[in-house]
Amino acid sequence: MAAQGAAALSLRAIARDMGMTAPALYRYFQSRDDLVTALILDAFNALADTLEAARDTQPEDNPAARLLATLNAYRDWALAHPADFTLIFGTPIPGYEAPRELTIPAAVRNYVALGTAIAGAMQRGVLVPPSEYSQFPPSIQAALESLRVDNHYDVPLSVLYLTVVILTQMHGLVTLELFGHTGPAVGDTAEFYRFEMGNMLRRMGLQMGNH
Amino acid sequence: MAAQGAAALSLRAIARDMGMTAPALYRYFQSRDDLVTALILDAFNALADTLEAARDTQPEDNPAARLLATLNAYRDWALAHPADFTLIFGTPIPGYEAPRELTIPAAVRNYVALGTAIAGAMQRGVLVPPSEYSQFPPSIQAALESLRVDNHYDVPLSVLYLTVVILTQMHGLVTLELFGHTGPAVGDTAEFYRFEMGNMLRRMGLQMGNH
DNA sequence: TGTACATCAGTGAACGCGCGTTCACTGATGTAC
DNA sequence: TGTACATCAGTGAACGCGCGTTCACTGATGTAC
Repeated sequence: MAAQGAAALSLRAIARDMGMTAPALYRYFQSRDDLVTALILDAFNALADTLEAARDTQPEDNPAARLLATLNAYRDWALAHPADFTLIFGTPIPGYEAPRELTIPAAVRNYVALGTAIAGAMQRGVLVPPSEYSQFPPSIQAALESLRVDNHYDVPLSVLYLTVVILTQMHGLVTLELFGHTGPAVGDTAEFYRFEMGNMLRRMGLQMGNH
Repeated sequence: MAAQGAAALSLRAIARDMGMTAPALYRYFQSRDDLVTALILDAFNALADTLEAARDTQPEDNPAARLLATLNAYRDWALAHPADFTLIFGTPIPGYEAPRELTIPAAVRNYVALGTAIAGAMQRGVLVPPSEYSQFPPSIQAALESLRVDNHYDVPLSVLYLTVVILTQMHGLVTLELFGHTGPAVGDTAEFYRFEMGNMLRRMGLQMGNH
């Protein structure tokens, strides 16, 4: 039920993709917007599943490897599922408003997937973030607190904040690459990602001893 | 000639916006794709103009302020011109292929606008980047070298690399915010941007004394 | 086992709409004498 | 100054297309007796 291939998001195109006729979809979705919502939820969940699986590929006693595996999986998934990535992180669909009560929990799963890896690394003393990450502005603190409570995600606020920051930086590299802006500049985008994610984690206080 | 407002990029919509009828545009552009190309070039150039202007608002002897002004201008411009930002950095338009020989120089102007601020800060010893930014992978070095040569942008490779990295991180924050992903998490997106850009520059080796 | 009927996934035709594009045209402005 | 003509920015009608959506339908599958 994933709209693979490029993009061209349209009810008719999706029906075609599935070997059906457009009206047939109305047996399963009330409208195009309902279809879109379902696809968005699927995409968020598929990404979260992928991140979790990649993270858990690595043993608990190697938290740096778990972190790196999670970051790499993000890019790999985006490149492998450009339509899904675009659907959730690309230009908003004009006239479509996502139902937040459904999309936010699905999106939060991705924060949790990465946050778990970060928390593990911090607990084992492999990740020692700079001091600014325990003293960030109160307005942000409040928002993260309610995010944590609303989603029953029991984790220190500093971990949550660090998660958002790392996700954001990682996302910058991936969107720019997927939408064709990184290639012309740095050439080897895979190497650039690998190298910069390493740099970022090191700047964030990751100790990289045992590889 | 800017398609303000939300998005809904279509030749007819643009004509409507300009108080004209759709066929009238064919006197100025051969096809919709030509129109789109012109809008993309305008957007890249407008952004570059904005970055340069913001940077040059600050005196040469305060390179940290020049850097921060440039970074802030990027976000401000994106929020003020969401349609233009989306046009150049959002989901690629299906079926449209931008003519690189035109778009790349326009895009490079933005690298140069930021790169100039970075180079200035480094020359004055206010920005002392970590060692990994003078020793990055050879495949990337080669691509940056040809970017530098093709665009007659005479600057050390390490400055160019640092520019790409900072642009990428900055872009991650801005796209996620503009497309609605940051707000639900951190609440105060303006404060988040301000705080994180400061953190990033400090991690990159910026000395912030005279604020 | 065989007939009668209900269920329901999916079809095909049709609708109104906005799109990109073409084409013959209108009508204002500028130039020639 | 006045008439005749050329130029050219913009119009309005029309085209074929893909879209989301509706509706009456078909035909396979399952249940009742």
